[in-house]
Amino acid sequence: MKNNQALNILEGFDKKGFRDNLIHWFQQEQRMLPWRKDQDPYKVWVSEIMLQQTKVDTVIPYFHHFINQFPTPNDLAEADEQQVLKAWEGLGYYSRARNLQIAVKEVVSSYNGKVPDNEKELGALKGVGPYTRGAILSIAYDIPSPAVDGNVMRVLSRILMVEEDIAKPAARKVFEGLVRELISKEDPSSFNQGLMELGALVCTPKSPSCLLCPVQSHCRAFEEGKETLLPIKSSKKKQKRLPYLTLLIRNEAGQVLIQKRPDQGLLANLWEFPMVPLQDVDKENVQDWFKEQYGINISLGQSLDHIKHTFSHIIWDMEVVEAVVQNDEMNYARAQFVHKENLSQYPFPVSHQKILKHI
DNA sequence: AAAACGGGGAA
DNA sequence: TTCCCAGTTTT
Repeated sequence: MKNNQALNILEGFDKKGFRDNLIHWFQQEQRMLPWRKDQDPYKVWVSEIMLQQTKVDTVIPYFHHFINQFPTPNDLAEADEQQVLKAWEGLGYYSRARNLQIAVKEVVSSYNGKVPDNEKELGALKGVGPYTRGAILSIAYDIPSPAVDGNVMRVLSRILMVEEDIAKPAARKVFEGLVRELISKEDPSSFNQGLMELGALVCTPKSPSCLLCPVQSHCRAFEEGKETLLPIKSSKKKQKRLPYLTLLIRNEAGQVLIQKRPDQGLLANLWEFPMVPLQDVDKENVQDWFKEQYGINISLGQSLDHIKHTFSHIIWDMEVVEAVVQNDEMNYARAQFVHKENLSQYPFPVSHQKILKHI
């Protein structure tokens, strides 16, 4: 069964010339990154998960620390989930960390600790989708397999003048078909990484450096001066923000009240300071609402406005208020009082880490 | 097919 | 302050 759409797009395209230029450029110009020091499939895996939706510069320190703390699949499989989340603290998209540990446990129990080297087993692991599967197969095992991320879609949409809307889920399949036809069988690792590296260093979203591009002579968009018009991408709607009152509650012993978030959804299993949804609760009724929910009486104190304006791009608009406990017969299982010296053991989202600094 | 899922950095 | 970025899971 042939891929007719890919063959149609690639008609008249110098595949070998493009491939050779790209691979040669990558081998000359690639950045030396911590996960490029060897081909350890586990390290490739960890790096690819961290790099999802996350910039290289952000990932580097996390990668060092994570591999240092969990050097092998066995170490990660045996770790406490809270410990793994703590190592992921600040990186965002925390289900990546939880799914990675679930998948690594599967690798240890079903595959004797060896990361699978085939599409079927690899793709069945939690958190390993089509992109990560292809990245691991090609980079760790030198197996020709498409690894289509946003960089690849941008680069190929320009080179080949593909006008698919890359915001649509269906677009990825088109680019995978193209990569299957283009990919080097001799060095699929350098081909896939070269495509992504080109997108990161040269063929950037806003103002691509076409004059420095190693495959400029193969680029249909450059030829027509349309490189900045591609890729086509429909805009998504922005998430709405909700107002919350965040409570910094202390008891007589000077301990602070924190709670573990639910094990599903936003920031699952991370910790936070109790928050009152001001959309549902009037500010005058905060004490009553809190008594209802938590079983303890509090009295509100100073409002910490200097913390409030340090947040800018989080899901909720937070206003922080200090409070003290008047009696503590708590009936809220996920919350507990903790000495401030021990707060650093718990994984917090970045927004709440900022509050932590002011305690 | 579309929405949920964080946070950093550019505009 | 808002907008952009872009893999996998869930709905």
